[in-house]
Amino acid sequence: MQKPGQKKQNASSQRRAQKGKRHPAVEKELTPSLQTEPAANGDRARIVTITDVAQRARVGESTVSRVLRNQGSVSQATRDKILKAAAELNYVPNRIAGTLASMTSKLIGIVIPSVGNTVVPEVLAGVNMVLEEAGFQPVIGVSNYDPLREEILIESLLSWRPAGILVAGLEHTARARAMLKGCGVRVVELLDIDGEGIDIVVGSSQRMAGRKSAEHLLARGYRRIGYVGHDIRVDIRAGKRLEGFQVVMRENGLSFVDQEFHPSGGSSVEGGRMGLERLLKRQSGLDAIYFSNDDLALGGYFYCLDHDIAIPSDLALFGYNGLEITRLTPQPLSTIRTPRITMGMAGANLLLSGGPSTTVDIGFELVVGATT
Amino acid sequence: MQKPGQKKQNASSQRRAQKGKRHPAVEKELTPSLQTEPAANGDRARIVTITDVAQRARVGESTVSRVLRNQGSVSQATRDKILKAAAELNYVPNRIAGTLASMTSKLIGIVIPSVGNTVVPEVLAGVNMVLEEAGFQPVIGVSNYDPLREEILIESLLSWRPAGILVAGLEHTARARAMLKGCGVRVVELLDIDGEGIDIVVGSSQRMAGRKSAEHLLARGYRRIGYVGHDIRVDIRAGKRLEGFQVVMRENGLSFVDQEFHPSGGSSVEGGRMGLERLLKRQSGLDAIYFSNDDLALGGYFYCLDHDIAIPSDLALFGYNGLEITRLTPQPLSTIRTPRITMGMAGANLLLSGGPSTTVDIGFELVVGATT
DNA sequence: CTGAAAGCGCTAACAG
DNA sequence: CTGTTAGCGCTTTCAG
Repeated sequence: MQKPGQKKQNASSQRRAQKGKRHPAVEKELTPSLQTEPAANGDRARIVTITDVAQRARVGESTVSRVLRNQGSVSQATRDKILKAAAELNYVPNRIAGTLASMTSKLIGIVIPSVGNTVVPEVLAGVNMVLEEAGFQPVIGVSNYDPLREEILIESLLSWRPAGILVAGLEHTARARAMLKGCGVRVVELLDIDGEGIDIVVGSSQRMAGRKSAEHLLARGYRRIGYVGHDIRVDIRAGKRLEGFQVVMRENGLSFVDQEFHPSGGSSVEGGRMGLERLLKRQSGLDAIYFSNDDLALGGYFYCLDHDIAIPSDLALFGYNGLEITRLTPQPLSTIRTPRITMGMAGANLLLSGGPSTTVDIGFELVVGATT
Repeated sequence: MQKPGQKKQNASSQRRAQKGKRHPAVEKELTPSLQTEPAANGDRARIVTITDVAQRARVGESTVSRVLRNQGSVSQATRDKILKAAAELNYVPNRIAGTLASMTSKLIGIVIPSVGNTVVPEVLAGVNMVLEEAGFQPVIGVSNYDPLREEILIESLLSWRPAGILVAGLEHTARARAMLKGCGVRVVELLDIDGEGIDIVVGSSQRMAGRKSAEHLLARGYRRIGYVGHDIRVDIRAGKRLEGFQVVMRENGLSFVDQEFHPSGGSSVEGGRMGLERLLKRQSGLDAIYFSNDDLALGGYFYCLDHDIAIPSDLALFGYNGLEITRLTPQPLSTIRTPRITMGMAGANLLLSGGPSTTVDIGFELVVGATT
């Protein structure tokens, strides 16, 4: 005796009667005896589906879908009716279902090496601006500079069938590269351009940064130069910068007086501070230090302030990144500034643009501070 | 004449013949005439599904599913066969489909206010450790401290049907609160505990932090205290700290000599530097400054270094957060350190634990540096 | 231990 | 402009 489409009937039971009988246990809804699952918070509210909205508005599901996605033409009256019903029911679309049905995802996978200093967050901020604008949502994994971890993350992210994926750097395991190549979605490699990319590459030349740093120091007359860095086997890009720096040194018949590699882990600022201390205890007569990045350089700078080492007359300092803070210290640090926000935005834009594979050299700027 | 299940047949066409005929256009695969969609990178490789694996291994789909999820009992022989087939086919499971079918997600929504200084990344690192361990993936949105933006993000994240959601702070729009309450998943509010939570709250008391800061400065004999902060209407937690600080001042018959609110936007370090400069130009005789956080305090510290203001004899400085860098400056900053990694981990753990709603005061530690 | 079949909630033809 | 219908790829009964 159930007239179909009658008015105030319980949407839930109606729907169940009409469709699935797969979870017969759900019938126990009103006699909660053996509810194993902890009821979490609040009531065990059944989730509102597009079918519920369609029934409430007395229209077809596809019409609801059209209205909700603002696509296809629907009469204003119908539209209003549907919107009203959706609002009353407090409907939240299920994008999982939508993605599966349309086979087009609004998810973007992102693998970052760490959340250490501010450079990664800044790049992410740039990426996110663009993604958000276009209605995409980032799914993030942190590799901790571990290629195997990165590989696993890539696989994991790919299983969400993202519309694209962003990774850091150009060095990946063979399997990771293969997966990125074969996954059928756009991939962007950020930060570095020294090497062979997979699809889209946006970054700046690490080797060139190293070169320019060396040229700057040499041009200023520094000759007895030391290096303070962290583990370059872990941070490959720092290694490339070091390489570029050394090439120029060699071209000028020079080499580092001494080098200090701080084991990774712990604060980089502290690493720079301790690294410089150790270096200075070992070597005298150094006139400049090249740091693997600004964090380390900042640590070195603080050490100098602390020990009345005059900068740059006693010792010159040079970093990498151009972190905001390095231009606010009493003496702004000499460093190389990379446009991180811009880089993130460019990467995301290219990812979404659908253009051909490219490599974009986003460049850098050598900032002459007061420490050289 | 097609024997079903023959050996080296093209999996793609076989499958298509057997199932869907919804996208007839796909038949044009071999005659790419009007392919509108840009072919992106590489070949238009058809995506391998569980059906392909099942056919290759000559077993049912459900058995493949069991093996891949390591659930239910399957004979070793069958298991091997399936694993081999999956590897050969380079199968990557489609978690979108899996999530829809099982109605249980491995996604966790996270709304962060910004990626500004390092505190958010550190909390995220803690959260991520726990999530990763348990096979969950974070989906992230950035609200830029805008409640409306947060509301939209929450809705958007909820549409991915996450297993849980983490947000910053306790202040949300009414609709955001309603959505979080009614969405049926666990929600964690991080950072602050001063207020009414929705489900799980993990953080430390901002007001108490302000109180303790004031008590510390007063105990050290400072009386002519100024405040340098950013926009407290935007950063509600900073506002609560200020409030707590002022209560203690009032209890002691005091009040700020002067306050300087730096408009948000731009670097906080710079804000602190400029804010202090302006304050000192306006007021003389100040003996201590309370900063809204360490970034600002660091800027103030640099200003003092730059202008030969002796710390703490001429002026004392106090911050908030206990950023790593503040203990590495020549004079470590006096501040309040919050256990951010721990907080993130605790939040994520509670989210996944399935326990009852709670509020966890993660506490803080007043660090007496050399600036007070 | 294994397979067949029925959906998860939504989108996309295709008719009306 | 609108409704019907057939899946998207996977998981989950429910029988063997």
